[in-house]
Amino acid sequence: MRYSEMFLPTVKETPSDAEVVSHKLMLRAGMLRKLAGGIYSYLPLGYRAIRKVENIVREEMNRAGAQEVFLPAVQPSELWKESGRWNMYGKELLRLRDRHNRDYCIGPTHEEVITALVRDEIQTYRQLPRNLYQIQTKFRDEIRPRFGIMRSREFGMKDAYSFDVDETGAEVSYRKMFDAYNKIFRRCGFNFRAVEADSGSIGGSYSHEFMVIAATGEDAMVFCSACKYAANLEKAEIARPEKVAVDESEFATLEEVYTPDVRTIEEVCEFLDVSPQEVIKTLIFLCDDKPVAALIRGDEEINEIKLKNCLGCDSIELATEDIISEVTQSPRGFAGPIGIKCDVVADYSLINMKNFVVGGNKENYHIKGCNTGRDVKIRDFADLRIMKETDTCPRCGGEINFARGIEVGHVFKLGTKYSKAMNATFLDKDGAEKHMIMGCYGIGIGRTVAACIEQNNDKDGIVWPMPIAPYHVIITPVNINDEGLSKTAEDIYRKLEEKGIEVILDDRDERAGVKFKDADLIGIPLRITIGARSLAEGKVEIKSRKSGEIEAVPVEKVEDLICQRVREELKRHRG
RNA sequence: CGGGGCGUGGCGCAGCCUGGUAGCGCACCUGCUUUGGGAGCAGGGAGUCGCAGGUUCAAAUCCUGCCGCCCCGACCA
Repeated sequence: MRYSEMFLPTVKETPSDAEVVSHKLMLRAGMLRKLAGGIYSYLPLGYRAIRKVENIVREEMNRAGAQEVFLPAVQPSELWKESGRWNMYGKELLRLRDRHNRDYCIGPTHEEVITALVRDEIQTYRQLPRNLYQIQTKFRDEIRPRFGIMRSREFGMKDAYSFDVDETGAEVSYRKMFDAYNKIFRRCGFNFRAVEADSGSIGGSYSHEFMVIAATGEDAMVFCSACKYAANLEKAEIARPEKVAVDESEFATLEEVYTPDVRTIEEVCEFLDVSPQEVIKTLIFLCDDKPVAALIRGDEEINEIKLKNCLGCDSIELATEDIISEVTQSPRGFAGPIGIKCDVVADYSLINMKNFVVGGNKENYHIKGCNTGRDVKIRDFADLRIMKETDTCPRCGGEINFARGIEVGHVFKLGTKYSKAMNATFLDKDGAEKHMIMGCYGIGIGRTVAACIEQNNDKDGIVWPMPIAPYHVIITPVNINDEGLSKTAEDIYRKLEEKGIEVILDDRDERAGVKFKDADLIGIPLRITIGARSLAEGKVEIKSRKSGEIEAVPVEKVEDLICQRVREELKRHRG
């Protein structure tokens, strides 16, 4: 493509509403423009990068035996009522009404549609397993879209769904997708990790997230330095500590202490001269509208996802002031487990604690000398806290590392959640009607491109890895008005295009500096610079965007060298 | 939804406090010079100052309401 004819509006100044580097660079490099909050237009350069990722995804999905379909974006509410998600999904689901007053939504995901399709078309085990996928625009009405296309409302996603006759088959399907995802993200050139994850509102039993390592990532994750354990922080398990035998004679007598206006753990510690490890925090949560008290050691934090899973509820939130006073008979700040009017669950951190301090359920009072077996009735002990740097690997006891990441892919085992709700059955070998076992597998396409930029940039702009680069090569004649330079440039351009190399010819009548800056900003991996000095010796220069290395090569060899370099790079990423 | 900030040519911003000719840089157009890391000079085009009310002789500026955007939080595959 000739630069002079391209729709490629690069800008020098960073638009003021961009926060993260990928967003800034996509705007500056003329890839992306915002239409409304969380809704973006892709310009040609951005869309080419998107298509590169899509095609890598497509190739690996096909290779893994999945077949591409294309499902509707607008979906009737009936399907969502069948699965139960019309009510469960909440405000993130963009709902609309047609002229006949029928309810629809714009698909935030496609479990309902695909399950409806498959249940009508598949009757026997002979037609299974199947894995169907699509690459399509989703809409999720995020409360707060941010970071450009990293978290937008409208976004492109590859979503795949597998259907199997039994658990063993579903395990194979899951494994195939897991392997395909590893290949996809390797080809994208990522430094990434697959981590164990919570399955969230999609539901199901088991899942992994694919995280691109980046300091700006929205997710925190942990991984073991010794074994293969890796998990999203919200999923990271903490092993149950050994219970040490207790000698009840060491139990102190309960003592109510007057603690005026002392509410937080810090205030309690200071007032009573104890450490946070000797104090219990009592947090009141509302779980599906039912109050529950969660106990945890004073220096630890509750992991709400773990609590939610432990209680098996759909929603969880910290209780409001009036709920607190209802169950504790006291204002906020003095909640304690003794005599509280709701269920009590406790984190493992309480297992070996004795003679601890708790709230008194009475304004301005705390209680010292509390012990679980004797004073408090606990429904369950469970792993409820957020992992810390001082924790060890739940599998091998090894040292745990923390990192941040961008979730670019997620694989789930869904089990029969949707096939049961929507009655997707098949007739098995033994003549019995059974529910299909499902899995679902997503990749955020736009987010993958953004993550790629997060990991590959420098002060001058984007540094594309070859497989995602919108173009492989840019040819920069230093002065387009010099006939010798422009003729050589045109010649090389034509030859490279013939060989299937994706190339930009910067034929603009601009100064060299402008062209160099733009070439760096848009991050094309290889640049061929054609200048008078080297051309006098029959040479042109090949510059690597990544290393900055410049190599002077004879004009007649440049074509072969470029083809070789491009192929090598693509092959290297394929692994 | 709570807290904070912002809306002025395409982009980045000043002007607002203290009401009175809309301004700067970049980008754009024309011409000349220049041509290996975002050139120089000269000339030029482009703005309902987010929207709607109100106060005033007079509103970008003061007041009220609304809308949009960004950040933090709650929330969330």
